[in-house]
Amino acid sequence: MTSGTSNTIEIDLFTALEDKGLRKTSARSAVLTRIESANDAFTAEQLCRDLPEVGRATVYRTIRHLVDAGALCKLPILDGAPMYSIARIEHHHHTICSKCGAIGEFRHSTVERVMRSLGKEIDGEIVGHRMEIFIICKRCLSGTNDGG
Amino acid sequence: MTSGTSNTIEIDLFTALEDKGLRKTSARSAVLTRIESANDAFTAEQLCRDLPEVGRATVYRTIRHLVDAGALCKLPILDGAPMYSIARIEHHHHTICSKCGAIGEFRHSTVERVMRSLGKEIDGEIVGHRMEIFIICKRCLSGTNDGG
DNA sequence: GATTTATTGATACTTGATATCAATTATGAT
DNA sequence: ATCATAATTGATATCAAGTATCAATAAATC
Repeated sequence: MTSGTSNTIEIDLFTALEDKGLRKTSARSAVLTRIESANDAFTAEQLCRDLPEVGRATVYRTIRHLVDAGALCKLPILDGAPMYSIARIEHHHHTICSKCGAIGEFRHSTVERVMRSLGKEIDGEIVGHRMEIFIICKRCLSGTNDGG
Repeated sequence: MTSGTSNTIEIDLFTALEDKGLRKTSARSAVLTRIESANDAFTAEQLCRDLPEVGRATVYRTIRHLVDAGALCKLPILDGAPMYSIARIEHHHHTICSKCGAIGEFRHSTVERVMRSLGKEIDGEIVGHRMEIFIICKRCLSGTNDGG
């Protein structure tokens, strides 16, 4: 089952669970492998659909563990279920296409600098931030994005 | 019923519905008046609780109309129901207390400047953005925030 | 291999939100 | 003001996302 080849991200995910003292089970392996293979952000329900052999509760639990461990980031979606993406080491932000909902990533050092200067203005202790850029993506702009 | 005094925001909300060709009913008036009196962001369920005389469906429908009309902005909350705040003319962002969930507002011109410079990096047309700062608010830091 | 303990997953439930539709109410015409 | 018409309401049912329960099962340790 895990006789696979790629071992860069998978180890991260497994390690994340190990570090929490969680057992390595086949159900969890299935979920992690599925997540690993994801190129884009995904919803919990998508995983459930793709992994009918794994119980819904387990899918949700595993996702929660990973978010908890910081291995996944949970992206709130305005109308609909949250999406998840693998947390890279570098802090980053997301672009969301207002037409098709496609999620992309970007990094921008100025954003981080702004955060630091905001500390003075804001009442309370800053523990994190999130920035989302709403766009119309290239595919939607060009009209190539029909049904997929 | 609308023999009130304040007419700055209320009119905006009513106008928003009028402009959509919607009738002025007492149920809607109750919802708008309640929203108008809100100093902070609120959830749909909060309105329902505060307005037991108005049906849940109507509360939700009215909120949807207002968001639709651009009079309210809908704020996705990571774990929980979205919150709504009256859309001011000025663009602003939100602080969210990670402990108690309290939502505040802030404005920062640098954020807007960053947005402009991001335009070059991002594939697609930017149509909007949202920034959220996660904080531990003063009340939670000081321990004053017990149960309220 | 037996024991202990975490994990699983079918099911029931919770919550936020929407669809249905008969009863009601606002608006426009008379 | 009254009537007719069409929008609105709200009790209820339903839906969707997600969580709690708990007996059965599978990992890890000995």
